[in-house]
Amino acid sequence: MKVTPETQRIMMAIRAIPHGQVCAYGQIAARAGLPGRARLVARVLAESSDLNLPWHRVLRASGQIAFAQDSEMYAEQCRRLRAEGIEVKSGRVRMPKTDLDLDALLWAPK
DNA sequence: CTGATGACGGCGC
DNA sequence: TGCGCCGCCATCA
Repeated sequence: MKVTPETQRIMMAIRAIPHGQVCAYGQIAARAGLPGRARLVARVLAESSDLNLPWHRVLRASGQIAFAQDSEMYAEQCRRLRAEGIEVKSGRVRMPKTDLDLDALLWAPK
């Protein structure tokens, strides 16, 4: 895929998602300094497919898994999430009302 | 240049 | 809470 400084920051943001935590496309974009580029995040994931990215920790803002429930990718993402102790209820996970937990971890106050 | 598309979001009802 | 509609952005035919 085409690696621009933007896609770099996006991948960095995704790699920063802690084990057992999830994050929305939009949040990733925002954290990468690209507000409104949620769709760009989606493309980066789609095109980097087999990189060492925790792609399964990225979902829609609604907490819904982004794939069709009958797709293989959906099943795979489900497995991986549950493997990290995340409960997946009818295609969606409980998204934190605020992402302060994540911010706290990322901001790593010293 | 124009219109369609998609691992998306937000607002209204 | 759930849906639908519309807005956004980057590509592509």
